[in-house]
Amino acid sequence: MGESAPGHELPLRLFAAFRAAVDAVHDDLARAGHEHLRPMHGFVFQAIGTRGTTAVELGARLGVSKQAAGKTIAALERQGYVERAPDPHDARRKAVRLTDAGRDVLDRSARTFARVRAQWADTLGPDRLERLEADLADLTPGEIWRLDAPGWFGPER
Amino acid sequence: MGESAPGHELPLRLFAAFRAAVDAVHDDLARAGHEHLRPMHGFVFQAIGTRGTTAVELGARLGVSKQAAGKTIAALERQGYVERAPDPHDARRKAVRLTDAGRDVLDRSARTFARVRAQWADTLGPDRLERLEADLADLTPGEIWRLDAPGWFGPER
DNA sequence: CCATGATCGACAACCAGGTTTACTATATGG
DNA sequence: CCATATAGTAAACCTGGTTGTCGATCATGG
Repeated sequence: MGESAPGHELPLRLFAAFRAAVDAVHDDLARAGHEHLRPMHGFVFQAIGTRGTTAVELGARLGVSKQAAGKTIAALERQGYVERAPDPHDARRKAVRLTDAGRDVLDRSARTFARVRAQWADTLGPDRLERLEADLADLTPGEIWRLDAPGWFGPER
Repeated sequence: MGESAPGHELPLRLFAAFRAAVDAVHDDLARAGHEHLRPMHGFVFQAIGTRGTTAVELGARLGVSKQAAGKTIAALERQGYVERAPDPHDARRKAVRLTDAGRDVLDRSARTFARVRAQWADTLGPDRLERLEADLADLTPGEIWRLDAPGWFGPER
């Protein structure tokens, strides 16, 4: 019964693994010319997605205010990752869509995540990796698609 | 071979589990009167530890500049979590140590992490949990004690 | 013994990314 | 037709990073 490791070892290992995958993605992105993207931007690009979004919707997905989402969109627009166009059906809305550069980020991220998963399958063997995924799913049921890490981590409140 | 889930599912599950543990800790901390602590502070308290530290050392552990560490220390001092005392052996240094309130945060965090681990052992069974820990250790060898999440997540360079 | 260089902590100016409050313009439903 | 709700923007502010600079203190080599 004696657990020699301190209690925060498991959370730290979870975070380390998450971080290793994200670092791999951003290493690849940096090599592909996307130098200035930070880990947090991964959540933003996922939240925008190939279908596009709006400032309010993005804010809700990221767990931040619509104003913060608007600032993020403006910054990504300056960097050429998204473009805004008026919504033909609602003059209040501005549709935010990924440019080719933005889609490149999303595509490369997906490929690198897949590559990392393949490496992990190589290390553990496919069975243990699938078991690990299933166990994680049991521990955090339903929480998969939450992208509100920016609001979660920041100072806010 | 066909993996239907998108590649970022596994990293997201890792992050979700990490986050569930940290949220449990901060829920308990909030109930114990430590209302305003953010997830990031967990790393700071761990980096200070029961043995204390200095601004330079804390900056190195957290992966931020010594100035940022100094600001963090000043903020925690205002909130009563740490106290500074001149180092008798080196008049340049100021020893930073946790107050009783700071030690309370550390103790409660450890207890809550242990409680979460026990809950997870209950969900998966002890064998699967230990296997999960071992697998995570295989995936991220040696990366356990890195506490530089603040610098990793933030905007910086 | 002291001059030089390294180190520690602080301050200032700045930046990124959050917040709240307030506002305009546009939809929408009674 | 008007009242209300919603989308986006702007301003002022906060936190927590950054770099550059600086005075004070230690450590070392001549």
